[in-house]
Amino acid sequence: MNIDTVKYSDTELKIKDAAKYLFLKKGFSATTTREIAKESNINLALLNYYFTSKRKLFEIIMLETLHGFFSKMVEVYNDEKTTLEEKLKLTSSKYIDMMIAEPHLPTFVVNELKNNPSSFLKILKGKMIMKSKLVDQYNDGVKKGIYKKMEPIHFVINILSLIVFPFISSPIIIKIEKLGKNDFIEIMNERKKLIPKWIIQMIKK
Amino acid sequence: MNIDTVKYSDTELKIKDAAKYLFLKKGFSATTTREIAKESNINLALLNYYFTSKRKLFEIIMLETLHGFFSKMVEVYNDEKTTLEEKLKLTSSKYIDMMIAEPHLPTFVVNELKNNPSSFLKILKGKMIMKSKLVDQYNDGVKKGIYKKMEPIHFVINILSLIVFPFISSPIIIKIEKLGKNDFIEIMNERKKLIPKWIIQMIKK
DNA sequence: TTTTTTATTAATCATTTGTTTAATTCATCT
DNA sequence: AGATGAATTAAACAAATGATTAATAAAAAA
Repeated sequence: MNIDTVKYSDTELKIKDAAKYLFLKKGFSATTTREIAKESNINLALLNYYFTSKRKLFEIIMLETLHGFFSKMVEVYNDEKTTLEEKLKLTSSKYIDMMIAEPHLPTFVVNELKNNPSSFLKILKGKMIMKSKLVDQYNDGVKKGIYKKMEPIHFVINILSLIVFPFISSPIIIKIEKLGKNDFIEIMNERKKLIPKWIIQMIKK
Repeated sequence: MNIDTVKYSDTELKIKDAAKYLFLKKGFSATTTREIAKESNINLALLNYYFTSKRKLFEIIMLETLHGFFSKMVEVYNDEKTTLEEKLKLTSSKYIDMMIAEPHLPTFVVNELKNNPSSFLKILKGKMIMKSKLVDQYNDGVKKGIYKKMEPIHFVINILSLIVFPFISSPIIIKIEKLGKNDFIEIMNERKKLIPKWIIQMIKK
Protein backbone atom coordinates (compact mmCIF):
# COMPACT_ATOMS: atom_id res chain seq x y z
CA MET A 1 0.00 0.00 0.00
CA ASN A 2 1.37 3.37 -1.03
CA ILE A 3 1.95 5.88 1.71
CA ASP A 4 -0.04 8.56 -0.13
CA THR A 5 -3.15 6.50 -0.72
CA VAL A 6 -3.98 5.24 2.76
CA LYS A 7 -7.45 6.33 3.82
CA TYR A 8 -8.32 7.29 7.34
CA SER A 9 -11.64 7.84 9.06
CA ASP A 10 -12.57 11.12 10.68
CA THR A 11 -11.57 10.02 14.15
CA GLU A 12 -8.34 8.54 12.93
CA LEU A 13 -7.48 11.83 11.26
CA LYS A 14 -8.25 13.77 14.43
CA ILE A 15 -5.94 11.50 16.37
CA LYS A 16 -3.22 11.66 13.77
CA ASP A 17 -3.32 15.44 13.53
CA ALA A 18 -3.11 15.92 17.27
CA ALA A 19 -0.39 13.31 17.56
CA LYS A 20 1.63 14.85 14.77
CA TYR A 21 1.35 18.27 16.38
CA LEU A 22 2.55 16.96 19.73
CA PHE A 23 5.19 14.54 18.48
CA LEU A 24 6.76 17.23 16.31
CA LYS A 25 6.68 19.72 19.13
CA LYS A 26 7.85 17.56 22.03
CA GLY A 27 9.10 14.27 20.63
CA PHE A 28 7.98 10.73 21.35
CA SER A 29 8.87 10.30 25.01
CA ALA A 30 7.65 13.67 26.19
CA THR A 31 4.25 13.17 24.61
CA THR A 32 1.67 11.12 26.54
CA THR A 33 -1.29 9.24 25.11
CA ARG A 34 -3.59 11.22 27.38
CA GLU A 35 -2.32 14.46 25.89
CA ILE A 36 -3.02 13.18 22.41
CA ALA A 37 -6.51 12.14 23.45
CA LYS A 38 -7.20 15.54 24.97
CA GLU A 39 -5.76 17.49 22.06
CA SER A 40 -7.87 15.53 19.57
CA ASN A 41 -10.99 15.37 21.76
CA ILE A 42 -11.25 11.62 21.58
CA ASN A 43 -11.48 8.97 24.22
CA LEU A 44 -8.15 7.61 25.34
CA ALA A 45 -9.04 4.05 24.37
CA LEU A 46 -9.64 5.01 20.76
CA LEU A 47 -5.95 5.60 20.28
CA ASN A 48 -5.22 1.94 20.89
CA TYR A 49 -8.43 0.90 19.15
CA TYR A 50 -7.30 2.48 15.91
CA PHE A 51 -3.53 2.49 16.17
CA THR A 52 -2.74 -0.40 18.53
CA SER A 53 -0.07 1.47 20.46
CA LYS A 54 1.56 4.84 20.95
CA ARG A 55 4.67 3.50 19.24
CA LYS A 56 2.77 2.33 16.16
CA LEU A 57 1.01 5.67 15.88
CA PHE A 58 4.33 7.41 16.13
CA GLU A 59 5.85 5.21 13.45
CA ILE A 60 3.06 6.07 11.01
CA ILE A 61 3.43 9.78 11.63
CA MET A 62 7.18 9.63 11.43
CA LEU A 63 7.21 7.81 8.10
CA GLU A 64 4.61 10.13 6.60
CA THR A 65 6.47 13.19 7.78
CA LEU A 66 9.88 12.03 6.62
CA HIS A 67 8.39 10.99 3.30
CA GLY A 68 6.83 14.41 2.82
CA PHE A 69 10.07 16.10 3.74
CA PHE A 70 12.37 14.20 1.39
CA SER A 71 10.13 13.44 -1.55
CA LYS A 72 9.83 17.15 -2.31
CA MET A 73 13.57 17.48 -2.36
CA VAL A 74 14.08 14.49 -4.62
CA GLU A 75 11.44 15.80 -7.01
CA VAL A 76 13.24 19.06 -7.52
CA TYR A 77 16.69 17.50 -7.63
CA ASN A 78 15.70 15.10 -10.39
CA ASP A 79 13.80 17.48 -12.63
CA GLU A 80 15.21 17.06 -16.13
CA LYS A 81 14.05 20.43 -17.39
CA THR A 82 15.52 22.84 -14.87
CA THR A 83 19.07 24.13 -14.69
CA LEU A 84 21.29 23.76 -11.65
CA GLU A 85 20.67 27.32 -10.67
CA GLU A 86 16.92 26.93 -11.01
CA LYS A 87 17.04 23.84 -8.85
CA LEU A 88 18.83 25.81 -6.17
CA LYS A 89 16.21 28.52 -6.27
CA LEU A 90 13.39 26.02 -6.18
CA THR A 91 14.69 23.98 -3.25
CA SER A 92 15.53 27.07 -1.23
CA SER A 93 12.13 28.51 -1.85
CA LYS A 94 10.12 25.34 -1.30
CA TYR A 95 11.97 24.28 1.82
CA ILE A 96 11.99 27.66 3.44
CA ASP A 97 8.25 27.93 2.87
CA MET A 98 7.74 24.45 4.25
CA MET A 99 9.69 25.17 7.41
CA ILE A 100 8.08 28.54 7.96
CA ALA A 101 4.75 26.72 7.87
CA GLU A 102 5.94 23.91 10.13
CA PRO A 103 8.68 25.21 12.40
CA HIS A 104 9.05 21.99 14.35
CA LEU A 105 9.63 19.91 11.24
CA PRO A 106 13.43 20.10 10.87
CA THR A 107 14.32 19.24 14.47
CA PHE A 108 11.84 16.40 14.38
CA VAL A 109 13.30 14.99 11.19
CA VAL A 110 16.81 15.29 12.52
CA ASN A 111 15.98 13.70 15.86
CA GLU A 112 14.11 10.81 14.35
CA LEU A 113 16.81 10.00 11.85
CA LYS A 114 19.25 10.01 14.72
CA ASN A 115 17.14 7.63 16.78
CA ASN A 116 16.15 5.45 13.87
CA PRO A 117 18.45 5.94 10.87
CA SER A 118 17.15 2.97 8.94
CA SER A 119 13.68 4.49 8.66
CA PHE A 120 15.39 6.71 6.17
CA LEU A 121 15.84 3.78 3.81
CA LYS A 122 12.14 2.92 3.91
CA ILE A 123 11.45 6.43 2.69
CA LEU A 124 14.02 6.80 0.00
CA LYS A 125 13.77 3.44 -1.74
CA GLY A 126 15.13 4.10 -5.20
CA LYS A 127 14.98 7.83 -4.79
CA MET A 128 18.52 8.96 -5.29
CA ILE A 129 20.06 12.16 -4.10
CA MET A 130 23.71 11.56 -4.81
CA LYS A 131 22.88 10.29 -8.27
CA SER A 132 20.33 13.01 -8.94
CA LYS A 133 20.19 15.27 -11.97
CA LEU A 134 21.45 18.07 -9.73
CA VAL A 135 24.68 16.25 -8.98
CA ASP A 136 25.03 15.35 -12.67
CA GLN A 137 24.71 18.98 -13.59
CA TYR A 138 27.32 19.96 -11.04
CA ASN A 139 29.70 17.30 -12.36
CA ASP A 140 29.11 18.51 -15.93
CA GLY A 141 30.02 22.00 -14.84
CA VAL A 142 33.24 20.67 -13.39
CA LYS A 143 34.10 18.94 -16.66
CA LYS A 144 33.37 22.10 -18.60
CA GLY A 145 35.69 23.97 -16.29
CA ILE A 146 33.11 26.41 -14.95
CA TYR A 147 32.82 24.84 -11.50
CA LYS A 148 35.52 23.99 -9.02
CA LYS A 149 36.02 20.35 -8.35
CA MET A 150 34.92 19.05 -4.97
CA GLU A 151 33.29 15.94 -3.61
CA PRO A 152 29.61 16.19 -4.59
CA ILE A 153 28.68 15.21 -1.04
CA HIS A 154 30.03 18.56 0.17
CA PHE A 155 27.99 20.30 -2.47
CA VAL A 156 24.78 18.61 -1.30
CA ILE A 157 25.59 19.05 2.39
CA ASN A 158 26.22 22.75 1.91
CA ILE A 159 22.92 23.37 0.19
CA LEU A 160 20.98 21.60 2.91
CA SER A 161 23.02 23.25 5.65
CA LEU A 162 22.34 26.77 4.48
CA ILE A 163 18.64 26.05 4.00
CA VAL A 164 17.80 23.94 7.03
CA PHE A 165 20.15 24.92 9.83
CA PRO A 166 18.81 28.43 10.42
CA PHE A 167 15.44 26.90 11.25
CA ILE A 168 16.93 24.37 13.58
CA SER A 169 18.76 27.14 15.38
CA SER A 170 15.93 29.67 15.18
CA PRO A 171 15.63 30.05 18.96
CA ILE A 172 19.29 31.06 19.12
CA ILE A 173 19.01 33.48 16.24
CA ILE A 174 15.89 35.04 17.70
CA LYS A 175 17.56 35.52 21.07
CA ILE A 176 20.86 36.82 19.71
CA GLU A 177 19.24 39.35 17.44
CA LYS A 178 16.29 40.07 19.72
CA LEU A 179 13.89 39.34 16.89
CA GLY A 180 10.16 38.84 16.73
CA LYS A 181 8.79 35.83 14.92
CA ASN A 182 8.00 37.91 11.85
CA ASP A 183 11.47 39.41 11.73
CA PHE A 184 12.86 35.91 11.67
CA ILE A 185 10.53 34.87 8.87
CA GLU A 186 11.57 37.92 6.88
CA ILE A 187 15.23 37.04 7.22
CA MET A 188 14.50 33.49 6.12
CA ASN A 189 12.60 34.78 3.09
CA GLU A 190 15.62 36.87 2.16
CA ARG A 191 17.62 33.69 2.09
CA LYS A 192 15.51 32.20 -0.68
CA LYS A 193 17.33 34.43 -3.12
CA LEU A 194 20.64 34.59 -1.31
CA ILE A 195 21.36 30.91 -0.83
CA PRO A 196 21.41 30.08 -4.58
CA LYS A 197 23.82 32.96 -5.12
CA TRP A 198 26.06 31.86 -2.29
CA ILE A 199 26.16 28.29 -3.50
CA ILE A 200 27.04 29.40 -7.02
CA GLN A 201 29.83 31.61 -5.68
CA MET A 202 31.14 28.71 -3.66
CA ILE A 203 31.48 26.45 -6.67
CA LYS A 204 32.25 28.94 -9.44
CA LYS A 205 35.84 29.24 -10.62
CA MET B 1 29.52 31.12 41.93
CA ASN B 2 31.19 30.74 38.59
CA ILE B 3 30.17 27.78 36.47
CA ASP B 4 33.79 26.70 35.99
CA THR B 5 34.75 26.68 39.64
CA VAL B 6 32.05 24.50 41.17
CA LYS B 7 33.54 21.50 42.94
CA TYR B 8 31.93 18.12 42.94
CA SER B 9 32.63 15.01 45.01
CA ASP B 10 33.55 11.70 43.44
CA THR B 11 30.02 10.34 43.54
CA GLU B 12 28.57 13.54 42.21
CA LEU B 13 30.93 13.39 39.27
CA LYS B 14 30.01 9.78 38.55
CA ILE B 15 26.35 10.73 38.51
CA LYS B 16 26.94 13.80 36.39
CA ASP B 17 29.03 11.94 33.83
CA ALA B 18 26.49 9.17 33.43
CA ALA B 19 23.65 11.64 33.30
CA LYS B 20 25.39 13.77 30.71
CA TYR B 21 26.06 10.73 28.58
CA LEU B 22 22.43 9.64 28.70
CA PHE B 23 20.82 13.07 28.46
CA LEU B 24 22.88 13.94 25.41
CA LYS B 25 22.15 10.63 23.79
CA LYS B 26 18.45 10.30 24.52
CA GLY B 27 17.20 13.58 25.88
CA PHE B 28 15.51 14.40 29.16
CA SER B 29 12.24 12.49 28.91
CA ALA B 30 13.66 9.29 27.46
CA THR B 31 16.24 9.02 30.24
CA THR B 32 15.15 7.49 33.55
CA THR B 33 16.69 8.05 36.94
CA ARG B 34 17.21 4.30 37.27
CA GLU B 35 19.25 4.27 34.07
CA ILE B 36 21.43 7.04 35.40
CA ALA B 37 21.90 5.17 38.65
CA LYS B 38 22.85 1.99 36.83
CA GLU B 39 25.18 3.72 34.38
CA SER B 40 27.02 5.46 37.20
CA ASN B 41 26.95 2.51 39.62
CA ILE B 42 25.36 4.49 42.39
CA ASN B 43 22.29 3.90 44.45
CA LEU B 44 19.14 5.44 43.02
CA ALA B 45 18.51 7.54 46.10
CA LEU B 46 21.86 9.28 45.78
CA LEU B 47 20.66 11.08 42.71
CA ASN B 48 18.06 12.93 44.75
CA TYR B 49 20.38 13.16 47.74
CA TYR B 50 22.92 15.16 45.75
CA PHE B 51 20.84 16.79 43.03
CA THR B 52 17.34 17.01 44.53
CA SER B 53 15.57 15.97 41.35
CA LYS B 54 16.06 14.66 37.86
CA ARG B 55 15.08 18.06 36.50
CA LYS B 56 17.65 19.91 38.63
CA LEU B 57 20.37 17.50 37.57
CA PHE B 58 19.41 18.03 33.98
CA GLU B 59 19.49 21.79 34.36
CA ILE B 60 23.03 21.69 35.72
CA ILE B 61 24.25 19.50 32.88
CA MET B 62 22.44 21.55 30.28
CA LEU B 63 23.92 24.83 31.48
CA GLU B 64 27.42 23.42 31.69
CA THR B 65 27.15 21.90 28.24
CA LEU B 66 25.74 24.98 26.58
CA HIS B 67 28.33 27.10 28.32
CA GLY B 68 31.12 24.90 27.03
CA PHE B 69 29.69 24.96 23.56
CA PHE B 70 29.30 28.71 23.18
CA SER B 71 32.13 30.06 25.25
CA LYS B 72 34.65 28.52 22.88
CA MET B 73 32.99 30.22 19.97
CA VAL B 74 32.90 33.60 21.63
CA GLU B 75 36.56 33.29 22.56
CA VAL B 76 37.63 32.83 18.98
CA TYR B 77 35.24 35.41 17.60
CA ASN B 78 36.52 38.11 19.90
CA ASP B 79 40.25 37.50 19.57
CA GLU B 80 41.84 40.84 18.76
CA LYS B 81 44.97 39.40 17.23
CA THR B 82 43.62 37.10 14.53
CA THR B 83 42.36 38.05 11.10
CA LEU B 84 38.88 37.20 9.85
CA GLU B 85 40.23 34.33 7.83
CA GLU B 86 42.15 32.94 10.77
CA LYS B 87 39.02 33.12 12.89
CA LEU B 88 37.18 31.09 10.29
CA LYS B 89 39.88 28.45 10.28
CA LEU B 90 40.00 28.33 14.05
CA THR B 91 36.26 27.99 14.61
CA SER B 92 35.91 25.36 11.90
CA SER B 93 38.74 23.38 13.31
CA LYS B 94 37.78 23.67 16.97
CA TYR B 95 34.12 22.95 16.45
CA ILE B 96 34.60 20.07 14.11
CA ASP B 97 37.00 18.50 16.58
CA MET B 98 34.57 19.11 19.40
CA MET B 99 31.71 17.46 17.58
CA ILE B 100 33.77 14.53 16.39
CA ALA B 101 34.59 13.93 20.05
CA GLU B 102 31.01 14.41 21.20
CA PRO B 103 28.65 13.46 18.38
CA HIS B 104 25.51 13.97 20.41
CA LEU B 105 26.40 17.51 21.37
CA PRO B 106 24.88 19.53 18.51
CA THR B 107 21.44 17.90 18.55
CA PHE B 108 21.34 18.23 22.30
CA VAL B 109 22.21 21.92 22.18
CA VAL B 110 19.66 22.55 19.47
CA ASN B 111 16.89 20.65 21.25
CA GLU B 112 17.51 22.31 24.58
CA LEU B 113 17.57 25.79 23.16
CA LYS B 114 14.30 24.98 21.46
CA ASN B 115 12.71 23.74 24.69
CA ASN B 116 14.22 26.44 26.84
CA PRO B 117 15.46 29.40 24.79
CA SER B 118 16.03 31.67 27.74
CA SER B 119 18.70 29.39 29.18
CA PHE B 120 20.73 30.81 26.35
CA LEU B 121 20.76 34.20 28.03
CA LYS B 122 22.11 32.77 31.30
CA ILE B 123 25.04 31.42 29.30
CA LEU B 124 25.86 34.38 27.14
CA LYS B 125 25.62 37.21 29.64
CA GLY B 126 27.71 39.96 28.14
CA LYS B 127 29.32 37.66 25.64
CA MET B 128 28.50 39.15 22.30
CA ILE B 129 28.41 37.41 18.98
CA MET B 130 26.82 39.99 16.76
CA LYS B 131 29.09 42.66 18.18
CA SER B 132 32.14 40.46 18.09
CA LYS B 133 35.49 41.31 16.55
CA LEU B 134 34.64 38.90 13.74
CA VAL B 135 31.61 40.92 12.71
CA ASP B 136 33.64 44.13 13.01
CA GLN B 137 36.23 42.71 10.68
CA TYR B 138 33.58 41.72 8.20
CA ASN B 139 32.04 45.19 8.31
CA ASP B 140 35.47 46.75 7.82
CA GLY B 141 35.95 44.61 4.74
CA VAL B 142 32.66 45.86 3.39
CA LYS B 143 33.72 49.48 3.93
CA LYS B 144 37.01 48.82 2.20
CA GLY B 145 35.12 47.37 -0.72
CA ILE B 146 36.64 43.88 -0.55
CA TYR B 147 33.55 42.16 0.84
CA LYS B 148 30.01 42.18 -0.44
CA LYS B 149 27.49 43.87 1.76
CA MET B 150 24.99 41.65 3.52
CA GLU B 151 23.32 41.54 6.87
CA PRO B 152 25.96 40.30 9.32
CA ILE B 153 23.41 37.88 10.73
CA HIS B 154 23.52 35.94 7.47
CA PHE B 155 27.28 35.87 7.66
CA VAL B 156 27.22 34.37 11.15
CA ILE B 157 24.38 31.96 10.35
CA ASN B 158 26.22 30.66 7.31
CA ILE B 159 29.39 29.92 9.20
CA LEU B 160 27.55 28.00 11.88
CA SER B 161 25.37 26.22 9.33
CA LEU B 162 28.28 24.86 7.34
CA ILE B 163 30.11 23.77 10.48
CA VAL B 164 27.32 22.33 12.61
CA PHE B 165 24.62 21.02 10.30
CA PRO B 166 26.60 18.12 8.83
CA PHE B 167 26.94 16.70 12.33
CA ILE B 168 23.28 17.13 13.08
CA SER B 169 22.45 15.31 9.87
CA SER B 170 25.23 12.75 10.13
CA PRO B 171 22.86 9.75 10.16
CA ILE B 172 21.41 10.90 6.83
CA ILE B 173 24.80 11.51 5.30
CA ILE B 174 26.08 8.15 6.47
CA LYS B 175 23.06 6.36 5.01
CA ILE B 176 23.03 8.25 1.72
CA GLU B 177 26.70 7.72 1.07
CA LYS B 178 26.90 4.30 2.74
CA LEU B 179 29.76 5.50 4.89
CA GLY B 180 31.48 4.05 7.89
CA LYS B 181 32.01 6.21 10.95
CA ASN B 182 35.60 6.89 10.00
CA ASP B 183 34.69 7.88 6.47
CA PHE B 184 32.33 10.43 7.91
CA ILE B 185 34.98 11.79 10.24
CA GLU B 186 37.38 12.09 7.34
CA ILE B 187 34.88 14.10 5.33
CA MET B 188 34.30 16.37 8.30
CA ASN B 189 38.03 16.87 8.71
CA GLU B 190 38.24 17.91 5.06
CA ARG B 191 35.71 20.61 5.83
CA LYS B 192 38.03 22.29 8.34
CA LYS B 193 39.96 23.73 5.41
CA LEU B 194 37.09 23.99 2.98
CA ILE B 195 34.58 25.93 5.05
CA PRO B 196 36.83 29.00 5.50
CA LYS B 197 37.44 29.05 1.75
CA TRP B 198 33.75 28.74 0.98
CA ILE B 199 32.82 31.50 3.36
CA ILE B 200 35.44 33.82 1.89
CA GLN B 201 34.18 33.08 -1.62
CA MET B 202 30.66 33.84 -0.50
CA ILE B 203 31.55 37.28 0.77
CA LYS B 204 34.36 38.29 -1.59
CA LYS B 205 33.56 40.73 -4.39
C1' DT C 1 37.13 6.20 71.93
C1' DT C 2 32.84 8.32 71.69
C1' DT C 3 29.93 11.39 69.34
C1' DT C 4 28.25 13.60 65.48
C1' DT C 5 27.78 14.33 60.84
C1' DT C 6 27.80 12.62 56.19
C1' DA C 7 27.18 9.01 52.72
C1' DT C 8 24.94 4.92 51.16
C1' DT C 9 21.47 1.41 50.91
C1' DA C 10 17.08 -1.32 50.38
C1' DA C 11 12.47 -0.81 50.60
C1' DT C 12 8.43 1.75 49.84
C1' DC C 13 5.22 5.47 48.27
C1' DA C 14 2.51 8.03 45.15
C1' DT C 15 1.86 9.26 40.43
C1' DT C 16 1.98 8.75 35.84
C1' DT C 17 1.45 6.24 31.82
C1' DG C 18 0.40 2.80 28.19
C1' DT C 19 -2.93 -0.44 27.54
C1' DT C 20 -7.08 -3.36 28.21
C1' DT C 21 -11.77 -4.61 29.52
C1' DA C 22 -16.50 -4.62 29.65
C1' DA C 23 -20.38 -1.99 29.01
C1' DT C 24 -22.91 1.25 26.08
C1' DT C 25 -24.15 3.90 22.07
C1' DC C 26 -24.48 4.35 17.21
C1' DA C 27 -25.00 3.05 12.50
C1' DT C 28 -26.13 -0.37 9.02
C1' DC C 29 -28.54 -4.06 7.11
C1' DT C 30 -32.43 -7.39 6.88
C1' DA D 1 -38.48 -2.85 14.34
C1' DG D 2 -34.83 -6.03 15.42
C1' DA D 3 -30.30 -7.94 14.85
C1' DT D 4 -25.47 -7.35 13.92
C1' DG D 5 -21.19 -5.19 13.89
C1' DA D 6 -18.52 -1.04 14.54
C1' DA D 7 -17.49 3.04 17.37
C1' DT D 8 -17.19 5.14 21.79
C1' DT D 9 -16.94 5.45 26.71
C1' DA D 10 -15.69 5.07 31.75
C1' DA D 11 -13.21 2.39 34.64
C1' DA D 12 -9.54 -0.32 35.87
C1' DC D 13 -4.93 -2.78 35.52
C1' DA D 14 -0.12 -3.38 35.56
C1' DA D 15 4.20 -1.65 34.96
C1' DA D 16 7.37 2.14 35.16
C1' DT D 17 9.08 6.05 37.26
C1' DG D 18 10.49 10.05 40.26
C1' DA D 19 10.96 10.69 44.85
C1' DT D 20 11.16 9.69 49.92
C1' DT D 21 12.00 7.18 54.19
C1' DA D 22 14.16 4.89 57.73
C1' DA D 23 17.94 2.12 58.75
C1' DT D 24 22.92 1.29 58.29
C1' DA D 25 27.76 2.20 57.22
C1' DA D 26 31.52 5.28 56.82
C1' DA D 27 33.96 9.39 57.88
C1' DA D 28 34.96 13.40 60.61
C1' DA D 29 34.94 15.86 64.86
C1' DA D 30 35.02 15.90 69.78
